[in-house]
Amino acid sequence: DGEIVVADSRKVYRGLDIGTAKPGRRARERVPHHMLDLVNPGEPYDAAAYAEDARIAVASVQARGRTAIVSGGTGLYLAALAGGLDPIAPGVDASDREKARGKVREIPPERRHEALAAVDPGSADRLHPRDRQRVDRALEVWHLTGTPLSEHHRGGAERLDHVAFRIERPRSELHDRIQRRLERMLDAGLEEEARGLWREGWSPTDPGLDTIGYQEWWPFFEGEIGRREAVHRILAASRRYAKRQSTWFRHQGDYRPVDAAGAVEAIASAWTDARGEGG
RNA sequence: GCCUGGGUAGCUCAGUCGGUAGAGCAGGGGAUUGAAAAUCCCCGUGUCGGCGGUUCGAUUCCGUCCCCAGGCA
Repeated sequence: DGEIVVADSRKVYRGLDIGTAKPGRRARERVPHHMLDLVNPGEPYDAAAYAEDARIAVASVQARGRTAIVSGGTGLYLAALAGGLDPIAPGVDASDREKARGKVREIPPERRHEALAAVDPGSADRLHPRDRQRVDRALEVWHLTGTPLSEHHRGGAERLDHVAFRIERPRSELHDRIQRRLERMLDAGLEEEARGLWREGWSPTDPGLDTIGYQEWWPFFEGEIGRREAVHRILAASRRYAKRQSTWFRHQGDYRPVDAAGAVEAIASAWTDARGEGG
């Protein structure tokens, strides 16, 4: 008997329901789901916050004598929960972080990689100069702590005891399912849900809205592209995302592959075996 | 029927003053430690619409045919 702890960076946002395939009331009544609807769009949420909140959720499930079933597609969040993130400046508040980011912004974007090389050659070496998000984060950590990010990465975070699986299916089958899933979302009113968020003034630059199935509608609502094109973009973005997920789960962490056909049985028996050997 | 554009990668198109061609998107592979549904990296041979002609050589020039869009009838 178990409860589900969702590991999905989009389902934590309130108001994004159809496009994130968030479980509905009925599913939640059948089995309790955790880590849904935690923040408003526009509120930043990240892997560290997730790890902290999700560990509390897991502990509460286990305190009830039940099994915590973690399910979801955000690889980094799963990694953060399972293996932990190396602690960086524990206890920094949002304003400290914002201050550090401000310092990073003072550096012209094209010079940030070389700026990083000067203070944290390890990270600079590892990161591609155009990978601005990671370059900026490494600089942010430097400004925040005075210690290179590469030195924070010691791999010493506490691990959560678990067994992990990844469900595999042929890419062509995946593409068919993505297509059908999008059709169902459109029938369920995805466009109207997105339009509502658009009317409320949210934009894809807000933390919760750089999301596939939402961000693509903005250019349509603003008359720049047709509806067909918007739908096509959602489809293409979904397929690319699925590909990135495959890559992640194939290479990051130690997920046991299970074929989609009969996945439930395979996971159940593997789980029993793993418990038997004390894993 | 006539005139004008077009027919080149799965799609949208560029280009070769004649020496068998390249971008974006799509697609594939990879990276991934507090924005991760994000952010990045790598991968381009395709009867250049068909058939003839000119030429050492044609996707490029010429002829003809087929198809698409628009205009005139």
